[in-house]
Amino acid sequence: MTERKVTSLDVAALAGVSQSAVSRVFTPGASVSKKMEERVRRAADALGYRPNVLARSLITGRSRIIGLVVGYLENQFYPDALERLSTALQAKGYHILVFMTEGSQSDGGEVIQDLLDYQVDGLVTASVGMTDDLAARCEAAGIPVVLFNRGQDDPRLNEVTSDNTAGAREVAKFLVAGGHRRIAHISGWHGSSTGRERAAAFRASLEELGQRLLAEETGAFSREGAAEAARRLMREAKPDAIFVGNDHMAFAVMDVLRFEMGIDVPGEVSVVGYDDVALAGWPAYDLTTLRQPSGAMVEATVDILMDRLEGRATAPQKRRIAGTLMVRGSARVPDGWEQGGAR
Amino acid sequence: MTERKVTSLDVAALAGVSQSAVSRVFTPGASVSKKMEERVRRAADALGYRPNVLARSLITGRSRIIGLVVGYLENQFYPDALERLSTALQAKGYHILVFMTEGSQSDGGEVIQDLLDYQVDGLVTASVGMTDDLAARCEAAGIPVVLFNRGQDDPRLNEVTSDNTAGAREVAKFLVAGGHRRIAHISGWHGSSTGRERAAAFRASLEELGQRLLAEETGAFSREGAAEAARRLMREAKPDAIFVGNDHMAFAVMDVLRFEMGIDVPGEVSVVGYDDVALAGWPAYDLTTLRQPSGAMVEATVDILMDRLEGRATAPQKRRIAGTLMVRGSARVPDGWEQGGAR
DNA sequence: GTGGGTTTTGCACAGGTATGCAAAAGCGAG
DNA sequence: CTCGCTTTTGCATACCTGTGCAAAACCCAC
Repeated sequence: MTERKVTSLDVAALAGVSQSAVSRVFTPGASVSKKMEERVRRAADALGYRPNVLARSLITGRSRIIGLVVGYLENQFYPDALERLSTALQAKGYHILVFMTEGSQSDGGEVIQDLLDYQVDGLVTASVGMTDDLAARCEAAGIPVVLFNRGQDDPRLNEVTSDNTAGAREVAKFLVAGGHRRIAHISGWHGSSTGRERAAAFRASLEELGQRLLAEETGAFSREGAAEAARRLMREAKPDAIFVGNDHMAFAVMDVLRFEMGIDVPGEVSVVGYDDVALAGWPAYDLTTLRQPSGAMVEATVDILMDRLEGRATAPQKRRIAGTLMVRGSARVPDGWEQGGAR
Repeated sequence: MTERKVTSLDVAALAGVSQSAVSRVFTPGASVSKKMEERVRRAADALGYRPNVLARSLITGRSRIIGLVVGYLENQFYPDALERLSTALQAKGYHILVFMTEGSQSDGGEVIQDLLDYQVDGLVTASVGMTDDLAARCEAAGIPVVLFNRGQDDPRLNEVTSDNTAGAREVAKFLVAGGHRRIAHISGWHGSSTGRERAAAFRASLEELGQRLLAEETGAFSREGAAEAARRLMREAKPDAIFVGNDHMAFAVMDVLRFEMGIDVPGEVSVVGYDDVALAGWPAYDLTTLRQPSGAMVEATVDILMDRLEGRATAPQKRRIAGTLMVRGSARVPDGWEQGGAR
C-alpha cells in the first residue's frame, strides 16, 4: 500500500547506469553488452522491478491485449474455445480482455467504444452477430478483427468457421442413409451466418438426395427456444429425425423428447447435433454430432492475428475448418456406416 | 491503417481550446462550462475522439482492469461465474483480463508476474490454489485480491465461498433421513479448502447423526478422477449413497453407475452433488445438489473489490454465502422432506 | 463602473517507458 | 600506439492524458 511503484529510473540509479540502459535490457533484441545486462538484472531483481506494460504500450502503440467479444458462455463450446484461445495467446505474450454483450443476438454496439478505448491490438468476436460496419470500423482503426464461428459477407473481415455446408451435407447423407423419411431441422438464429448456412445446406442436400425437408423451426440458439421448437415439431410435423443447429439446443430437444413426451431416442426419433462439445460424448446424451474442431479453429484464429500483428499478411482470410461426424447413439446408424464417414 | 490516432490535442486544436479543457470534458466531475462542453464534444465527435484508457491509467494509477486467474473452464460453474462477473464489472467501468494457469492444481506462480506487469487494479482467483505468499505479494503491492470459491488460512486475504460446512451438513442430514446406511464421499482435491471443508464437515455431520462415513475417495475435481473413484467405491465399499464434491464430478459418477455398471440411480444408489450448475437441473441428470448461488457470490466479490478500489474499507473480508439443497431425482427423498430443507 | 467572490480556463508538468541520434567505448589490425 | 570500424551507452524527446496552480473570465450587488 505504501510501497511506491519501482520504476526503471530506480533501477538505473541503483545500478549506476542510464534509464535507457534498463529499458534496453528488458527489450528483446536491443543492443546491450553482457556486462551491462548482468548489472541491470541484479539491480532489478533487488528492487523487484518489472516493466510497466501500460507505459510501454503508450509508446510502442501495442498493448498486447486482445479483446474478446462474447455474448454468452452457456453453450460449452465457447468456454472451451475461450480457454484454448487464452492459453495460446498467453504463450505468445498476449492476454484476453473480456467484453460481454447482452444476449446472443446483440450487434456488439454497446461494447465497441469500450474496446477501442482500451487500445486492444486485436479483436475476436464469438457468438455475436457483430454488424459489418462496427467490425469494419475497427479494421479501419488498424485493429485486426477475427470473427470466430460466425461469418459475415463483408470481404474485408477475417473469419474462422467450420465448413457448415459440408457438415450439414454430411448429416443429411447420414440421416437419409439411415432410412429416415420425415426429416426436420431446428435451426439456430437466422441472423447468424452459422445458423443460415447450416439450414440452407441441410435443406439443399436433402433435395439432392431426393427428399424434402419436412419442417424447419428456429431455436434461436437457446435451450428454451429449442425446447419450444421441439414441442411444436412433434405436435404437428411428427418427424422421425431432427437435425439441430448446435449441441446446446440438441440436448434440450433430447430432454423434451425423452422426459417430457416419452419418445424413444433414437428408436422413434433420431437426433443429431453440431459442435461436439464435451457433454455430447457423455453417455447420458451420447449425441451423434458434427465435430467442430475447436482446437484447430483457435489455432487458425491465433495464426491470423499473429500474421497481422507481426506485420506479415494483410489480406483478409476466411478460414474454413473441416469437421467430422461423430457417430454415437442418439441417431440410428445406417448399416455399414463407418466412423469417419462413408463416401 | 494509415489513420493516425486522434488525440486530445487534435480535438483541442479543432475546437480552439486547450488540451486540458478536452481532458476535463471527458473527466467526470471536472469543472467545465456548458458552452465549453458543447464545443469540445462537437469537435470530438467530428474527429471520433475517445480518451486513451492506457495513457489515462498511466497518470491516474488506475487501469480499470481486473485480473482473473482461472485454471479450467470445464466445470460449468466457472464460465457462469465469469459471465456474471464480467457483466457486473463492466457496469462499473471495469473489465476482466484473463490469466489461465496450467491445470486446476497450479499455484498460479507462472502468471503472477504477468499480472503485475499489466497493472491490474484488482485480482480475482477462481478454481486455483494460489499459494498464500503469492496472493500476499499482490496485497502488498496494493492490489486487492479476492479468492473466489476457495479459502486460504491467511487472514490478510479476502474470500468469497459458500458455506461449505453448513452445506455438507445439510447433505448429510438429507441422506441419513433418507434411510441410507452406507454413505460414501468422493471428495475434491485436498489441496483446496473447498474440498477439505466439504469432506471434513460431511464426515463430522454423519457422526453427529450416529453414522460413520463408509469410505472416502478423492476425485481431484476432474471427470476422469471421479469416474475412477466411483469404480473403486462400487467394487469395494459398495455404498448406497454417494456425496460428490461438486456437480461436475457427480455427473461422471452417475454416468459410471448407470451406463457402465448398470446400477439404478437413485433406486440402488443415491447421488448428491454440490454447486447446482445448469446441467444439474436438466432432466437427463436431474441431480440433487447443494446450490452455490453464483449470483450472490459474484455480487459479494464485486462488493469487496469496489470497497477497496473506491477507498472505503480496507480490512480483509471473508464472506460466506448460504446455499440451499435442491432436491431433485438423483437421490431418494425422505418422507415428508420439503424443498428448502427440513429443520 | 467598481469590487469581491466564484467559476472556468490555460499553462506547465508528471507519469514510466522506448528509441533516434550522437558521443563514447571497445576491438582488431597494422 | 594509432587508426578505422563496430558495438554500446547516454541524452533528450515522444507517447497521451490528468491535475495543481495561477491567471482570466464571469457574475452579482452596490
